[in-house]
Amino acid sequence: MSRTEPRAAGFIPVAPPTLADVVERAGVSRQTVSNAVNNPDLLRPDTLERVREAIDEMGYSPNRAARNLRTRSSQLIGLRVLPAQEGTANAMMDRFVHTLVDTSAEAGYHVLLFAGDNDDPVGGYDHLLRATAVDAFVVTDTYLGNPQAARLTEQRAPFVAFGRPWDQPQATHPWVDVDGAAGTRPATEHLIAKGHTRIAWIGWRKDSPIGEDRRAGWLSAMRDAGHATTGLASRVEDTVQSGAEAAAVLLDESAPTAFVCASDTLAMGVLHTLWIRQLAPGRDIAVVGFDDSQVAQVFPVGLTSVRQPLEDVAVAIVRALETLLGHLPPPAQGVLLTPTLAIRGSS
Amino acid sequence: MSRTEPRAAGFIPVAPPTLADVVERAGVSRQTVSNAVNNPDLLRPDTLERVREAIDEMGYSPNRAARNLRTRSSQLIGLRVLPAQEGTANAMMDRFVHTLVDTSAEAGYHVLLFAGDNDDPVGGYDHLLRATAVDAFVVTDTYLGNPQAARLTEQRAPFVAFGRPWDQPQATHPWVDVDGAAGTRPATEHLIAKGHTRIAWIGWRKDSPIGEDRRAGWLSAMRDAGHATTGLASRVEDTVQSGAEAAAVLLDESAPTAFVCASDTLAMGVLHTLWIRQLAPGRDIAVVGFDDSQVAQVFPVGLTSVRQPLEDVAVAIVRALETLLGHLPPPAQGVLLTPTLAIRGSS
DNA sequence: GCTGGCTCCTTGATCGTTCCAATCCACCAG
DNA sequence: CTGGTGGATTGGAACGATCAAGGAGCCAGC
Repeated sequence: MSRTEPRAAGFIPVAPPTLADVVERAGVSRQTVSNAVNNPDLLRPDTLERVREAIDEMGYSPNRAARNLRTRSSQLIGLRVLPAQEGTANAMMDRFVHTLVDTSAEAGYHVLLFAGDNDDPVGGYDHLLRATAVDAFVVTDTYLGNPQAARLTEQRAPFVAFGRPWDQPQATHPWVDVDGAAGTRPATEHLIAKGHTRIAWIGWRKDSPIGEDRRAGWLSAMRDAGHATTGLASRVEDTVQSGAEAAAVLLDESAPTAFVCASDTLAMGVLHTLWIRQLAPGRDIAVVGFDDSQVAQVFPVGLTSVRQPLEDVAVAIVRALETLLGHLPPPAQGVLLTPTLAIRGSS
Repeated sequence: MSRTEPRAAGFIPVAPPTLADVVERAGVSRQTVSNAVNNPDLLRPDTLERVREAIDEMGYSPNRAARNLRTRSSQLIGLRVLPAQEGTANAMMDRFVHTLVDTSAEAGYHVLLFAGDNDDPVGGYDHLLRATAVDAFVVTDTYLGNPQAARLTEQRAPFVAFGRPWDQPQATHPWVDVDGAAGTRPATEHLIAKGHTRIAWIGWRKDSPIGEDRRAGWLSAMRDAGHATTGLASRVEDTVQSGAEAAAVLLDESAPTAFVCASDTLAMGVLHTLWIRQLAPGRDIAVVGFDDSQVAQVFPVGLTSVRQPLEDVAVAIVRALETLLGHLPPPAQGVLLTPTLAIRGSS
């Protein structure tokens, strides 16, 4: 009832010109106007010119709903957003989303955000899919145990994951990921080159494959350099508090001169402990974080951090989506990108 | 050509059930199924039950494109995203977007992101509008001088602005904003209560109405307390570097014991200068930022910061959109919300 | 018994576009 | 002059839903 009464709301919607309007103005048929927009090659140059003029003069854009209905595609990519985390430094989704939007736009897609919560990982996907409201999904939260990937595969829904299917080696869906070990290894080597030998690791719980991946880079760099690692590794929750406590314990028991952390959040914890103990980051103790968050960038002396190539990730994801949706030849199954190291005052 | 060849891509899309399928199964007419979804009150309870069963069994969701075409509405809200800013602490859009997505979902809308750049402030809006790809816009970057608002009003496009129309007092569009002065005033009073009398202000250039608004809160609190302000205010660019330089100058020339800043980015600059001068934030010098960014939250001792009620802003915006789109009675023209103060170690 | 009004459900028309197959036209070889 | 050819253009049909009317069926009332 009330849904159909926009006039009551005080603003009068202006109906945009339709294809029929252009038809009348240009003096050609529907299909010709349609072709002028979608297959210009089919028209004779002078006809094309005439139609295009009419289109420009009237400011015509094809009605999305009508086009979507006919072509059975929405030119939309679904992205589920999780509740914002407070008290952490993980604002990297921001950077990712920006590039994703830009790149998708170039490929003719828009990004549709939908709500999701941790309790119901597959919620939202089904509905959008059955309503053909989106053409494909970008799945970003695969680290949670990843029921979405299996579910979406089962439903034959096109999607690309940001993150490897760690616990499902048989998975066949396309994915893009960042090589964590290839980030922490140069970070550790960077510290070794600065003369450090006792370099500690603060990472995540053992059941986090991403955490173990990042840890592996530290471990291999240390081993290759012939430095001991016993008593220098700690695995905790991803909070500032945990990082601070882990750093305190490590400093007391193993006297490291440098820390490599699985996240900027943990690194901030280390910096907190250094602050309390009157130790200067960069001079007394070196610290390296992971994610190159805004926190790392604006921290007084600057926090050296492993920077994920999120822009490249977004581009790779859109490429994969395009192949998946049939615009381009064969899809690559997995893409693994290498992070870089942003060196700042803390190391 | 290639657009219509999804089979070539290796995945076979499964066509979701349509209304016609449900019709067949439930043994009722199209309109009855439609009513079961949109106007359940019109059906007799037993009929409704039967139709609903069929819908559930088949997993039917109305095709979005078809519905959009017929109802001339997309149930989408457009939000333009700007290129991510590096080196600042302003990741507050994250929090805002999350709540916006959640609240919109409750109102039956999804959020569509589209790309935009600073050079072409109205780009993207026109196209989406004419294609009826979105029902309304949320305009967030009104501080840039705000040509969008005027343009959208002119085009009779429904939209709600996050931010007052500072430079267009005659504007009639609905908006939601946060009272900057009502944030910096208690922040300053908080410092005064702690015994500070020489409290400096570091804000933005004079041509930024938002900056002047926030400055006004500091100024009024200082005046009401009878404290001098001459030589205690500085106006600079919104970068860490500028904040650091301004703090250095102020410390040398006016010896303030506390700083109130127009942003967390500037506050981080102050902290940088304190670091260099071996001054302890919170003990030697108090610092208050603005935005309650993740940076403020994870900074070692914690940065006291004015927190914008972004969740409330998002909710208010969705409310305004609903009234605008005719679901509810008369729209409120402007809504002004009051920020809170997140007190941490730096003050 | 017929009418009027109510509830509940059904049928034709429509939204604006693209797909499909047919038609038109100019040109050329036989 | 006829028939074939291929490029350019056209009209009918369809995508899947909602809108706007148009029937059944039932009960009360004169």
